[in-house]
Amino acid sequence: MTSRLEQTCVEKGLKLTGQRKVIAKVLSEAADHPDVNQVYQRAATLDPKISIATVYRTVRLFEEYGILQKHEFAVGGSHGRARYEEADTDHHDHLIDIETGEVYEFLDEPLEKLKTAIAARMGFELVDHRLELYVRRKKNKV
Amino acid sequence: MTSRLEQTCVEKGLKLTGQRKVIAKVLSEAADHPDVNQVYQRAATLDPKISIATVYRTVRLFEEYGILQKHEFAVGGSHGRARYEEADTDHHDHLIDIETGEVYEFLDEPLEKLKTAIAARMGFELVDHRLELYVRRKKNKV
DNA sequence: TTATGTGCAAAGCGTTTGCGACCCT
DNA sequence: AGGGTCGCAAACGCTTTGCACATAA
Repeated sequence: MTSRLEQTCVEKGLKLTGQRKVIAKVLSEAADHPDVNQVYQRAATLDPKISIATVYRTVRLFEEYGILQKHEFAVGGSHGRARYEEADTDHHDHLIDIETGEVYEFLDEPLEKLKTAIAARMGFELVDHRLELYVRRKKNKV
Repeated sequence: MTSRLEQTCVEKGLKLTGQRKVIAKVLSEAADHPDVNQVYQRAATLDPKISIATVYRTVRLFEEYGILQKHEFAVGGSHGRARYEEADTDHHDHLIDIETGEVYEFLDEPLEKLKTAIAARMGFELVDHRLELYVRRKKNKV
């Protein structure tokens, strides 16, 4: 009934409007990393009167509350639409198949340690980081 | 006289207009990672009649020819303007001071190896990648 | 009830493009 | 001479916002 994200909203003390519930549901159920337009279209099947402005406002709100994570993957040299995913407790990086646009998640501990170490070595503390691997499926033979 | 980038343009067989020479010069001399507007303003001091449309067209052209590298750093959760730098022969990653917006370059071999290894492990070949560390200058004491 | 959220349409911002004039080779 | 390039302004795609109405708490 109440989606995982809706639950998070309650915990954070957000007012729960019908639209927000719908958007929370859509994103709770998303296995991919949908952009605003996709969220809008999926939400529209549950509430045909929802407006895209509300979707923009809501994902932004959720992001500010740390409920969602925003990504700006570069698909063809250019960033196109922002994409969203539930802000997971565990950090992970992204691997993007440039031919299909599919996004895979991965976590590599040595890599994480290295990032912090590099920042420290240069006299900084790591606040955030972004690692995206743009890849192509390996061919067996050429 | 002829800037480094202008030289590269000649080698790649690009037609060298006055505007392109100016933009090549500006970017050859840039120690930072200027955005289009900054390139435009610097170019305008050398050629007051240059238009921003030409700057857009030119950086795009240069990028397509592998002469420039485009970056879309996320400064405040959002990507704002694209920034450019000379496409260096040697690859490097970026470290962005979120308080000043300054960009530093670094290269870490173990990190590079790791990126390729991760992609391979997941059955892909690495085509491109992007690693950005968003950092804050370390305080000596709080 | 009342502060907050919504829908609509218009505006904003970075970037691209159609077009006629202009310039490099 | 002639095809590529330029400047201008209009158009574009994504995102935000002003305003009047609706709604959760």
